[in-house]
Amino acid sequence: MNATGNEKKGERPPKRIATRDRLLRAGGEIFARYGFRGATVRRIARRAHANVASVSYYFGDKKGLYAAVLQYTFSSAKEKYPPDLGLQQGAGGPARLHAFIRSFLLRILDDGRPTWHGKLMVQEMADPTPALDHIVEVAIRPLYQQLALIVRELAGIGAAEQSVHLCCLSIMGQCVFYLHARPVVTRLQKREPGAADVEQLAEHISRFSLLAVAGMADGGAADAGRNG
Amino acid sequence: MNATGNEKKGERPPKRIATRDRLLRAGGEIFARYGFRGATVRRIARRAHANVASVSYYFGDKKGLYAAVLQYTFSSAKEKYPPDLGLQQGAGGPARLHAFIRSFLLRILDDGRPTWHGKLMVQEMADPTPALDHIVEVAIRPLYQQLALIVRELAGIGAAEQSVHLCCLSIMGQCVFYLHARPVVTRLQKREPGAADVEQLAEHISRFSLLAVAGMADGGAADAGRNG
DNA sequence: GTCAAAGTTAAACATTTGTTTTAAATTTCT
DNA sequence: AGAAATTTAAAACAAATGTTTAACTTTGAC
Repeated sequence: MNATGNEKKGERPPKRIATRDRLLRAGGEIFARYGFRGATVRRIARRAHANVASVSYYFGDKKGLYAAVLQYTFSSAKEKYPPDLGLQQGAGGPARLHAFIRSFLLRILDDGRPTWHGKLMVQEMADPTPALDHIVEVAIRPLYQQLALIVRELAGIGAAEQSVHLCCLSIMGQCVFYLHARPVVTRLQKREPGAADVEQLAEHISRFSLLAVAGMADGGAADAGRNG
Repeated sequence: MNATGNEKKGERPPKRIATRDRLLRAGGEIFARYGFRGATVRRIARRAHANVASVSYYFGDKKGLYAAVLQYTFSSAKEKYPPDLGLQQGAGGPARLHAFIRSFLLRILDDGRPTWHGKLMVQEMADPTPALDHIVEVAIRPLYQQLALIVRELAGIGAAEQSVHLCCLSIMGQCVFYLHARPVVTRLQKREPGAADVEQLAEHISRFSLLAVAGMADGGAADAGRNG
């Protein structure tokens, strides 16, 4: 009998669900690094010091494990990265934009703490699984709307929705690029962009984006802002 | 005997290299869509109306076919997308930035003409093969340096190299995002971003980036440009 | 201590995929 | 036309991978 189905209640408080837990953690690590297709159940099992069959035993199949990993990282991320991104609510638009970008970058670039959640999101962007629809709704769209709120404030009341939308994508695009195209960035600047660069990167992207959004608010034409 | 080695010269003008050609074209299509790992030789052979073994016969193995496809698309792209991006050399910075971005987007987003080259580049960014080093040097870095030239002009003479570098990555990141994260973008805006949107997109990204770069030239601080 | 359920393990199975083999078909050249 | 080289096709092979099976061990209650 399978352990995935809970018979009646928690009538049997399992003392050693250690294996299931190790599989979840190993799955998070491997899926985040190689994506759903690139990850193999054997590798995950090995990393978890478990047998291959345990994946099937606890989660039905690879897809089941993946779904469980997603859910697991969702709840972890929600408590680790609170919605307010750890900054006072009363802060101004520029500060909130910077905090958003910095938090976003930390989630996907930081090597230290488990950043599986952010990396899994980016993996789904690049090579979607059937889980993408759900992921967009519960994880990506909320993030996007939070960003849209900030941008809308920065762009002023008269900003067109379409313009706000495109600005949000521009900002997310800049952030995601450093994870997505890391091999290329490394070669272009002949230096591995480490976690130490995140602060500088966040600084640049917020400044870059702030100038752009603010400029649009001023009704920036194609040649606006030039006074050389 | 294999057909990959050219015996002495072009002494035997082959009348029917049709199969080899079809394999190259099918390979470009499939590799561009699924990446090196995701593409299967069987699928490529089927698309080319050829036998599976023909891949091995003409190119040695899958890696050989991939290398040939890269070289093939390089030369195609070079004549199809001239280095000056089809705009008069005397044009100003803003116009050249717009032309660069528009051309870049067309290369990776246009569905019509074969855009394998651009898509292959992005695939290599996301999931590199041993060919990446070569690709960066012959295809990506020249593009990057061309962009850097434009940005340097827009940012003015006093711009720090590091700042120019980060701006270039910001611009490339915005462009690549639409191919890389297309599934997410589609869901966020609930509409498939088609080739028709490229013009609008190019317009947005150039304006966004121009404002940002120009703002930096003015010594834009974190809260520069706001006068609401 | 016994026993059934839960958990674990090694092995087998089925499928996919890259590659090779072998022979047949086709083309090329004399 | 006929021999030699080239090209194509079907099948076999080997390795990787998701999944299942069946035996074995541990756990916890009686």
